[in-house]
Amino acid sequence: MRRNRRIRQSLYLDLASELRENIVSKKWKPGDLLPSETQLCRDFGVSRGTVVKALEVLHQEGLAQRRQGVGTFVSRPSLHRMPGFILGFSETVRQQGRIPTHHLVDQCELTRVEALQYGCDEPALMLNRIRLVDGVPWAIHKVVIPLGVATIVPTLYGVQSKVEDPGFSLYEALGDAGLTIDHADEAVNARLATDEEAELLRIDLPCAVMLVHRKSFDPRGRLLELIEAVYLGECYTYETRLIRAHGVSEVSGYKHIETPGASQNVRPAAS
Amino acid sequence: MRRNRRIRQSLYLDLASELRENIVSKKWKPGDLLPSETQLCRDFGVSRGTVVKALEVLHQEGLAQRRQGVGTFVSRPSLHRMPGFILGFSETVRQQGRIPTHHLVDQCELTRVEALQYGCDEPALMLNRIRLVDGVPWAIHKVVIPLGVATIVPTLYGVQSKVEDPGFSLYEALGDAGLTIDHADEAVNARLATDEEAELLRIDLPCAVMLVHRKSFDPRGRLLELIEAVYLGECYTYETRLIRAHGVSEVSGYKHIETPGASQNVRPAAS
DNA sequence: GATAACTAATTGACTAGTCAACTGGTTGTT
DNA sequence: AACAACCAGTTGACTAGTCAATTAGTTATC
Repeated sequence: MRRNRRIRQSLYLDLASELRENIVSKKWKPGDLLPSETQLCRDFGVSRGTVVKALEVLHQEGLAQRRQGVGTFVSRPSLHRMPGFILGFSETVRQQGRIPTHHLVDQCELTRVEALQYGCDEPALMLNRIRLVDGVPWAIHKVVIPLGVATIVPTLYGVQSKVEDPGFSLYEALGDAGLTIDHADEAVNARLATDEEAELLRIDLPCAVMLVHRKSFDPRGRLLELIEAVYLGECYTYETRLIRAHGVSEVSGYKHIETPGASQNVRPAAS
Repeated sequence: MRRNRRIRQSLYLDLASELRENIVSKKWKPGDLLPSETQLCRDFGVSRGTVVKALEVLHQEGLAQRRQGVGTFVSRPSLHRMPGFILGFSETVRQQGRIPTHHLVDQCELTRVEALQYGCDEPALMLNRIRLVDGVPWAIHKVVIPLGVATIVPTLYGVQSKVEDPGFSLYEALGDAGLTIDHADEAVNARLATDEEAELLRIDLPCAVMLVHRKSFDPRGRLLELIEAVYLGECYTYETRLIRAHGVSEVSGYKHIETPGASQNVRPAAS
């Protein structure tokens, strides 16, 4: 098999990319049957184990369905599924053909104790930014980055800092410094916007906002960044695919119900 | 290896369960190094490929971190992570030691055309329920179930219907009929509660609610159910773990930004 | 003391096979 | 026409091995 696409990658990822291309380019349409595993073995000159790994990648990406005794099918697309998903605000916006900018409201260093309030147990750098799409305020992002991380990202900390540059992208900066995000935990809920938020986002009250908390980790499980974001409720949709893990009913996402009482809107008991 | 736990399962799932138990029971603590693959081969009398599959299951569940050249570690827990996640409202609530009930507001059959409005292209059964936790209204659930699915679930459709029973659980009913959910797509956003919703949920306006849309599919990609849910914003937290898929920055969840204009709260342009 | 080279251990990737379970269609029988 | 048996093809699970890449620690060298 030709391995011209990536300079160096494993065979099964190469094969998965090859197959993925046929799916996203609509050469293979939803419902179509893919070549059988043994056929792919012959076509690409690899063993069956490698083919299976590639097909399992596609299955996990939601692009293919596997059925024992029958074959592997191209999945029907769902929602506004995008080919290749994204982590960051800038990338999300750019992908939709719009221009992400931001305005730095505040920047400071947190002591260990201050950072603990946000759930980070080291001294940290904090950025408070307003995110805009095509010039319109869209969200407020408070980012907390452990100093141990920030100091090894040249464009993030110190004299070379580019955080005030309107085109700055945090995930690009992290990626350029060799820091990759392995996984992230997010929690989302909704509440009314505060006066301060309404002013920053230039909206009229009352208005619903979405609160997104995120913690991102590297492959070793070290905290890379922590975000508290406030989005305009109706302009922002949070989409996820929950995938059943293995046989049992375990999925990659779940929900948590909190006790009421914090809200003045909730009546404490039924009448 | 003893295989007494499950009647019939694959070796690697058995092994994964065995290892998982050691993790969730805190016998192995976060940061601990698991036995090496070759050691597990000896301990359980299976080949290395099987051990690797089991460890990859744990990694995907977020319970273990793998590092080439070093070993496999127990992950540090994150957020309010629960041991074993859930799909349904009833299960979520019960898991937290509270009592889920519901009140059937409406029940009807939708024609194909009506169902299409919800994103289902067959005639369907629709249930409109208020969900309560310990007797307090918590959410409004509109469930749309294709008739082809509903008719093969005895407790869901026809004379044996148990949907009015306050202890009825939809996912239990589906599971009992042999219908398992393979994956689900969810979209979440926030808005202000309407007057009608405020009345049903017994809250004062203005109040923010979370809107959750879900489509659940079986392993063949057929639609099993479709939900439009309205939750009290501050009482409900939606949590997800985004996992980097394979080398590249692809994750199991993503976000979608919509064009504004629908909301009267958003000013169309910057001044 | 610092550095470089080496070593043992570990996971990552891959091969080439076996057998089992499942599916859809065909064939034969009643 | 209906039903059962069979069959070929597919994916699922598993084995037993190889070699590569990475890591942490040790040892030798300067």
